[in-house]
Amino acid sequence: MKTSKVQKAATRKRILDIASQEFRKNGIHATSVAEIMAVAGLTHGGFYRHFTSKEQLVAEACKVSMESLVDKAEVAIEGGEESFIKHFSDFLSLEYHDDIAASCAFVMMGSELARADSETRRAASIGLKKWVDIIAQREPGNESKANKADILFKLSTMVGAVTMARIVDDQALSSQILNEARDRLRNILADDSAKNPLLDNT
Amino acid sequence: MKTSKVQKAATRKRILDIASQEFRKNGIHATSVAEIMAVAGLTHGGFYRHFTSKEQLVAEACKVSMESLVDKAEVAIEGGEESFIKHFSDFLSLEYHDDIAASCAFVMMGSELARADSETRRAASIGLKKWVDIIAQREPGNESKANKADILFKLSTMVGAVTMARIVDDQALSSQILNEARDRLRNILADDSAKNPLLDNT
DNA sequence: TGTACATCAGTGAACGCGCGTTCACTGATGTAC
DNA sequence: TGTACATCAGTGAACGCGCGTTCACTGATGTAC
Repeated sequence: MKTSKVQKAATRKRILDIASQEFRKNGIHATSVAEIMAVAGLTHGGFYRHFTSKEQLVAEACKVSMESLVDKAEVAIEGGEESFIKHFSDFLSLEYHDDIAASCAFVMMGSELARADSETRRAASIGLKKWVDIIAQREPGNESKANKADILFKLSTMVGAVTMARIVDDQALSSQILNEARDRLRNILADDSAKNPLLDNT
Repeated sequence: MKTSKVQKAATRKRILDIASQEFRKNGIHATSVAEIMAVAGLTHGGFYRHFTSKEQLVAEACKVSMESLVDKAEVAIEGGEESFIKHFSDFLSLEYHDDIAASCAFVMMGSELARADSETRRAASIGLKKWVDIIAQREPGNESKANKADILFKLSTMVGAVTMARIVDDQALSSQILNEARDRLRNILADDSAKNPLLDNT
């Protein structure tokens, strides 16, 4: 039962998209090839017509996750000031957690990515750089080193806060972690806001 | 070949200490019971004389990791101002990475802890609260909510920065992430320093 | 204090299971004439 | 355009392997007399 080339490409993309979601949802180690194929409506044997190993799938799925993360930021930025602030504010909320923070590979697979093979970590590095660049491009012309460094700091804080909030088994503490991060990225760094309005209140 | 009660307690502690290290080093899923027992110089069969399941070991090892994290902070604080600053500065360095950041369960097992069972997450929550409290107690009398919230924010940033720095496959970017976090926790928040000198330069 | 017996920490083989991967097979698709 | 053959996407059984866990066994320890 051979399928057409178009079909094959579509199947490959489907496997990749599902893998990207499942790895983030349940973790890399805890997600099996068979599980991904089953969600894709296929049997596990066909997997190796598309990928040489699970390792390769992890690396490519990491790329997909990064692209989706950057795309969401880009869409939020294109939506204007309010949309941008809402996006990053939602990232740091329990309410929209599953929609936005769950799309972040750094949060959802953080400690597993640090131990992943070089291709996967390379994809993560490139993704992070793009994430920073997209946000820096928000103010055309201000792609200075200082501005990018500022964004890098803020993303570190966001990833850390959501990571900790997700670990903690105490909703009050979770909320406090997220609220502190959100408020401080808005207010304490307010003196930067003229040149760098990320997460700023204006 | 039964051993004495004292010996049994010592063996249990040894398994627990090794598990705490191995889980942080290689991840929870990637570390097997047999591996831990082998490092402890034992065969895997005896494991169940001490623990009812791997899950229970994970929870107890998480407690141990948290205690060691808090203890290290406490020792650093007892060493005075300079020692305290050095401790948290080293946490955010590549150089002393294996010594200090590797001891942090939030960094080393972050995404796995978020999916762990309730006992494990409970241990992590209690650990985080203790971590905050110990640092707050640095200035006797200033255990205000605001001060604790401030510390919570800084710890989130530190955990996020080290998590990201470890993922990234580009040493320049890793250094930049850590340096930004270190400098900003020192300088940008300097106006807080009178009431909260964590990571401050004075 | 000395003897007899029960306990149980640790061993190492074995259990069922799910993993990543391979493979013979199928039949629709693509290609050559 | 029609026919004959090669290709290969997807199937599902099977592979070896390591996992968490169980178990019969051992012999030193703890306990009862």
